[in-house]
Amino acid sequence: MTTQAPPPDAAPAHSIGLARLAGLLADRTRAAFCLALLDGRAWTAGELAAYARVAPSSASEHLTRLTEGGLLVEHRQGRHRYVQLASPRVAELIEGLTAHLDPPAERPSGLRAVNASAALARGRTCYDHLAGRLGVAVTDAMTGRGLIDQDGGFALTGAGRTWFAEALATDTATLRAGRRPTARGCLDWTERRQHLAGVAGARLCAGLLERAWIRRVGSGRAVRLTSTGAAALRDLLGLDAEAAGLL
Amino acid sequence: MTTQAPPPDAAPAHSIGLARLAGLLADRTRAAFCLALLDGRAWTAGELAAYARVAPSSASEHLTRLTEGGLLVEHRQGRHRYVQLASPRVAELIEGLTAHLDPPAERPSGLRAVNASAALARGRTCYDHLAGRLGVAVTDAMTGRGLIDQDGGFALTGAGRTWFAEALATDTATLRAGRRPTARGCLDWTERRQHLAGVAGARLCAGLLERAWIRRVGSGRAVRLTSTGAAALRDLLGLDAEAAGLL
DNA sequence: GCCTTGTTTCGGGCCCGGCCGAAACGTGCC
DNA sequence: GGCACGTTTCGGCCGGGCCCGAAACAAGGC
Repeated sequence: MTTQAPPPDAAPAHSIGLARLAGLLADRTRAAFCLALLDGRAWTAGELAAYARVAPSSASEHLTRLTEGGLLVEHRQGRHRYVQLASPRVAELIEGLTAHLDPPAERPSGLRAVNASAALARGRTCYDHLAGRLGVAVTDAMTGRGLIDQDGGFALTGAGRTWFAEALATDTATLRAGRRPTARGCLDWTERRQHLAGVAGARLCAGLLERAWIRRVGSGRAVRLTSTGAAALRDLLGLDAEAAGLL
Repeated sequence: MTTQAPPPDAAPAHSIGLARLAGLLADRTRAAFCLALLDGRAWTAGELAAYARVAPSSASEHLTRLTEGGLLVEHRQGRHRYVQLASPRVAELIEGLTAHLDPPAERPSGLRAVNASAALARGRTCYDHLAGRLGVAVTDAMTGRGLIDQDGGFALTGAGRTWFAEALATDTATLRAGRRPTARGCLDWTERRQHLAGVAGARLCAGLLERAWIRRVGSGRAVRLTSTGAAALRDLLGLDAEAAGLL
């Protein structure tokens, strides 16, 4: 007899599920796939293979595992196999894990790499919302204006809801659609600060793209604030884009 | 040339870290250890070995991997090796993963198992805060009284902060200690609903235990509401413990 | 001192799962 | 039809990791 009380069916069925889920991400190549797919777009199998530098055959097998595991959904079109993250929940799952990686240490080498990573640090999308200095600066500005409460947790305030209605012409009723939280903090791995995620974060990002206040740069996930966007953010949030290093 | 822009150092160093972190949980035995340790207490190596039904030697190796990976901390005392989760952050990490497991399906067999799992479903601790029907009911009552905002995210309101000061004699200044969020929603895997976690959740649980409003039952993580506790919750939150099936 | 008990280290066996290349399949283009 | 290209399946190789048992270490208890 031990001092502990081991339940009759000691190892719970739960542990098997947890191990299997973790196992999906417990491989360098699959992890790279998921991180790449965090940009929210659909990639083809070949693109992912090239990105992770593995043979197409290897990539194919990994993708079937990830889709069967429920992390990815696929969509065949012609001779292409497009895959993307199955849902915002999956994106949150992966974000949540990466937030627990100790050091943001990572020093790029080579001029193109430096430029690319500087652009990413300035602003980028994180699945369907904004991240990087841009995402954090907007979140901070909204917090400063009382639109977001970061003091007692992370939530959109009443004022924040009306701001969405007025500034972005959002139907506020749809801000709480389904089970997905209206607002959520997402830890930024370059800034180590929270930025706005959840339904509101997605709306904000979509709204800015729609109005061409931000624009995707290159083919990746980096985004750049446009000059009209900078003016709009100064107007709506009192955000000084230049001082925040967003230009 | 592909249509995608693969960065020169294609597979980011990040993916290695993610894979390694996930790998720590990608084993049935280690997953079982972590789930057991979610009760927040320190277990000895032997207890965990018996719990997961593996040889002590296997358990030992798993524990060194988990501690070296930063998920566990150990504390040697005499000939015992006590381990526990390294921090609330780790508990959140594991909770976050388990929240993504599809079905809560799990049907216990045997009378003792049924009793045990019924007690767990009624009320239990989840690392350092309350979960089960008890945790969800308290959270709902607090939400109904405007102490918690679950509408725009998950946050403790101003009224909630004063409630902590008055009802639990908490120093509200310490409610935002360090980087840990004041309030956080934690998805309950029996109820599939959010309950209060974060610093406030820990304070609440500690406060109730201190006042003997709840009491640990058995040696596990199950807790039971006492009769004075039921009266107190009716007083402070208007919560009808009997109607909520907490007795 | 000896014995018990909790833990660790080591060796060995086994199997899973990663990778690749070659070949087959399907689709779209010409 | 024929060709090119993206993808998948299969076989084979190989390394890593999970398990155990036996033996070696502590740390108490006597």
